[in-house]
Amino acid sequence: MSQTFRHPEILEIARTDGKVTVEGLADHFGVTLQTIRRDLKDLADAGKLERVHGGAVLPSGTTNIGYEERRWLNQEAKTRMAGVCAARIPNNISLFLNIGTSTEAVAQELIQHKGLMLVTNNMNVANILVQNQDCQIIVTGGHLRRTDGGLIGTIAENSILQFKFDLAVISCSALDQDGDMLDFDVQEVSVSRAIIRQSRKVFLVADHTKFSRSAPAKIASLADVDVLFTDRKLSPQLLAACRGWNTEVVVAESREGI
Amino acid sequence: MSQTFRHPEILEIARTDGKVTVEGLADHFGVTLQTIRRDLKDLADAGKLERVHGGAVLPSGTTNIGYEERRWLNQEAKTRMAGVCAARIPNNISLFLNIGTSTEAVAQELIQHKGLMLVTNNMNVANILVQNQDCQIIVTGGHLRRTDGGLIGTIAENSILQFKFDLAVISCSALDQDGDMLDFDVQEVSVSRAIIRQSRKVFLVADHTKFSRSAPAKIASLADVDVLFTDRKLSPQLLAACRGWNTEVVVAESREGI
DNA sequence: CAAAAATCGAACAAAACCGAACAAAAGTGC
DNA sequence: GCACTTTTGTTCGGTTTTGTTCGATTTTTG
Repeated sequence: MSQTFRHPEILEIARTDGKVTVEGLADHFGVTLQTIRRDLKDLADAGKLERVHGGAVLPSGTTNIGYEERRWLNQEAKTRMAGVCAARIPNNISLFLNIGTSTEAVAQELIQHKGLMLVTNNMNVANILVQNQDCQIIVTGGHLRRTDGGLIGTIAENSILQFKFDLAVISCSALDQDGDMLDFDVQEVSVSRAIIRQSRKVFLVADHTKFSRSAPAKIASLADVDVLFTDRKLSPQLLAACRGWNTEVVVAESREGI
Repeated sequence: MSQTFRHPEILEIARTDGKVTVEGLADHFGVTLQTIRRDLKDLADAGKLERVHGGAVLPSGTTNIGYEERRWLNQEAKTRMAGVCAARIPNNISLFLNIGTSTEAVAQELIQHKGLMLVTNNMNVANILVQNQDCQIIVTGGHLRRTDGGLIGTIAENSILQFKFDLAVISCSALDQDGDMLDFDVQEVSVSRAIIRQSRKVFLVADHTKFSRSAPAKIASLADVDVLFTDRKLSPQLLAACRGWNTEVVVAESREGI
């Protein structure tokens, strides 16, 4: 019966009931009031709950999160990568986040960041970071792709060219053994290239499933990326290549029992 | 400035009922009248409610009315107007929908339309019409305004200037007796002007509450509008003026018992 | 217009709740 | 099994919230 056990369940209860009480939770888990207080403090510090006298409630402005949150449930790998990546993103910078569920996971982890000037061509990212009050959000224009909420095409590309970013966090559909980033949609490729061109620093977030896939259009090479965040060890030859390109590789490994 | 379980729920009740009473809340929560008074004082100090004798109401200073609250205000009338308006929108055209709860209601009624090429600077409209598979959606860029999902600023304005629309459906914050369309936000005004300039035909959707409000910035005159959709009869002088401007007025009257 | 009723806010005591500190228990790695 | 870290339980002083009373103010009623 450890902390990590209770936290997800507390959030679950908070989401269904809208609130939780210290006493109710202590009774439910069979632990002391003080233990629950510690749990709630942790969750409040992480921004997941808002502490009130006698318990906690969902953070204000968080009513429709249930669905979006569920989207990340059981996606430990992505959340873990996103967490590590977000920890490397400083406050008070101009930041681009592009299309992809991995970047959306990063957005989720950026809710507590301060002073971000965020530009995105991903409607979901914009919707997620609306929760972060201290974050200016700019949406690029573009054709809306229904499947993933991405904004693409020349409209998107042109509006990106009007900016210069301190950092871009991007993802891709596939990543081959030569270290090339690939995508399915040619329209998205030119958008991604524009992003890389306009950014002083580039983070790529790609979980291991990308390595076993292929896609027709080449975006760029890992040589153009500053840091690669992934969830499993790279093959020795790719790792060596990254070293040659001066591309840092960060592996967010899964812990044992998970 | 404390935080309690009751605050979110009080706001919830206030939003659905439009008002709350001290006694009703005390009964609902099983606490003393004085406790509720303290709660209402806190919420009033925070600007969330407006205190009145015996209870509290939603702040009617117009600017303070939150988006979510406004969304459900006068909803029946809005849906009715939207239905009448949507019936006048043909299939297979290029269409612009701007910011505003009324235009969102129109978007809701356009889900069955065919062959639309929709451009919008309203994230909510885009999210709604994702349901319409036979509709190409283009989102203008811009600064995201958290309060209502609007995209504004020069980025939005410039991207609008790249299009030409068969029809624009717009709304405004207020409408005075001279037939001038007004808005609170100057940034939004220039966007609205750009829309009117780029459109072959303009529909304005404005319920009767707009007539009893005022706002600082002038968008344009009803003379620039082709059809005005509203929910109550206009004053005789304004109606006469509209006739002079060749502006058609469509009143979606409420049925009896409402 | 004035009296009656209801509502309000201030003050104070009681109750509930909080966090800190330290000890006990449960895991962890060797 | 043994040192070590992490988590939980217990106690206690301090803080926040709540209930109660009471005089002042507002609204309603006659």
